[in-house]
Amino acid sequence: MTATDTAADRRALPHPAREEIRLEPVLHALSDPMRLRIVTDLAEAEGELSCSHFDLPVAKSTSTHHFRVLRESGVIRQVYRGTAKMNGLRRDDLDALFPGLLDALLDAAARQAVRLGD
Amino acid sequence: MTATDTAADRRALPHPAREEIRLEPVLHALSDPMRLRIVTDLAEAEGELSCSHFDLPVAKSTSTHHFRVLRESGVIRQVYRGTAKMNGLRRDDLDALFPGLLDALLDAAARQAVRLGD
DNA sequence: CGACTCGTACGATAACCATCGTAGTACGGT
DNA sequence: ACCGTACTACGATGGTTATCGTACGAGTCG
Repeated sequence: MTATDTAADRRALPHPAREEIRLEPVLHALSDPMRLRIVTDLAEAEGELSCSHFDLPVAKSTSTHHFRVLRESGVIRQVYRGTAKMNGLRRDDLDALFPGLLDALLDAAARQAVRLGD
Repeated sequence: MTATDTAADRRALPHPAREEIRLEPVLHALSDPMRLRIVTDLAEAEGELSCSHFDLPVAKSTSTHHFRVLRESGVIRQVYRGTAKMNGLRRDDLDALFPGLLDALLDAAARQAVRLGD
């Protein structure tokens, strides 16, 4: 370890590189209501949110699972900051790979929420 | 049955109405490589294609299963025409519900195919 | 009618997945 | 050193799914 290493670096989480992101896993990740909600919240926040910010109606261990699916598919980026784990949308990578897709998906999710009266 | 009934009418298949189509099942349907391929082929054809037109590397019964998932999620419309079953993208319905989504998805699939050298 | 093509239905199977509870680790503050 | 918070790892479980093979039904053409 070098002098620039931080505690957070040593706990780094595996992410797919931009060019490793594939469409099918991304769609699969977003096809779960819980995960789609995480992503829409994240898009609305326009920044990083801690896992505990989300009040999901599932057990904590299930929540961990959903965040991992999103990370491993390349939809979000996760970093440790102290005890918190921060989550951010990989907007730049997704927009570069699939232009317009993320916006269309977020718009679709928002329209559906309106349609269903939420 | 009335005088306007045809043989095809009597073998009608259940489809979700436009307003019953939900985003999550659509994304789930498209998250399978086999089904995504069916949809991109269908979009390229700009019309209806019979099931047998697709030369999928799976058993016939598996193929039937994938077409049903696409139909029940609202992505495609299926009608019988004689012995053949024709498949068409529900472009109008999807565009009305989720503007830009289908195009973004098809573009994403095409870009990924190029990226992977297919 | 008989043969053929196209697609379905059904049962089986193996893999996957969402969920949980429990036990544990890492960090920050007292 | 100790406690509390935040999150994870693991094992279990029940539900869903992708796949197959075989047997069948519906339509077309000879």
